[in-house]
Amino acid sequence: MNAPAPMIRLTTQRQIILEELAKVKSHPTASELYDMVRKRLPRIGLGTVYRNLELMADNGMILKLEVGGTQKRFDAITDPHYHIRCSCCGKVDDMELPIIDNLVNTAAENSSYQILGHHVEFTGVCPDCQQSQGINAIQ
Amino acid sequence: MNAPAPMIRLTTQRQIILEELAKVKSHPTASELYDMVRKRLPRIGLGTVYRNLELMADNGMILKLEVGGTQKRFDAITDPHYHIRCSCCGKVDDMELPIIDNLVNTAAENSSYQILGHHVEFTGVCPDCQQSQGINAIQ
DNA sequence: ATTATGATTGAGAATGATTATTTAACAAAA
DNA sequence: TTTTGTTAAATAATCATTCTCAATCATAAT
Repeated sequence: MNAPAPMIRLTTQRQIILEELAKVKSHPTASELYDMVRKRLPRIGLGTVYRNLELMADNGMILKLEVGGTQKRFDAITDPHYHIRCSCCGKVDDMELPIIDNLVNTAAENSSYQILGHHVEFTGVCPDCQQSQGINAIQ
Repeated sequence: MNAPAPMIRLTTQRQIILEELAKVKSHPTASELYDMVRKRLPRIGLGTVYRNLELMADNGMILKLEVGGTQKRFDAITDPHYHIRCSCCGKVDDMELPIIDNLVNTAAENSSYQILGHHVEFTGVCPDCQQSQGINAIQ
């Protein structure tokens, strides 16, 4: 789990997974990605997508987001940034907020843990859901 | 999912789940709690534990932590506070850091979401794992 | 007290996400 | 070209969680 991550070869499958992930601004789940990739590689297996997402995340080529909700999500943009998750539909978007480096320092001073990183996740209602809620909320 | 949460009756099962959760400073998973509760109520079902944790979280009686890792964790302390998760053993501890109220304001200004809250999760290596890693790391 | 009504339970089946296993195809090295 | 190791696909297995349902319990009305 803590090995320095071995270099991996960029096979057709890996390249296409990477391309499809980079293509979208959303943060697809493994099975969403599976559906996207299958349009170009109809015979690819779901297991292959999982395995390679995991591998590429270990290599720092992509980001694995362990955000709330049941499924993990992936991100081709590896610069650290915060996320917001719609508590209504589960969608995850990037948050346009600078990373607070100071948080890690403050944390290190207040904890006996060896701090490795941090992650901020906002919850809220996305514009789409605000609209449909407005309709339903008349009661 | 967004209803104002109906009042619930405090059954024996619910009370004992609540008591066992309040008893520990850790943030047990549903099945850890199941094991704890079963010592006092040997015939309780795992489904009952899941069902009632969910209900009590909806009622704000407890906190459901959607932190990283595969399992959800629960917390009897409902004041908002931050957490740190050991990336080695998965343990979750409280973080002795004041909540940054300002974050929500800043977020609201920079997003089209209607912000409901936020949650900060640090990752790091806990003291226990630092020790055992020290041993393993000689290579 | 008796009965009706709905809430809650325990047991286990079902589901959904993920990981592991097996066998086959493939690529690089010898 | 045989050998060796890497990667893939298919599928089985696992894990956490949710669902279903008959049985039980609590409460209020008779």
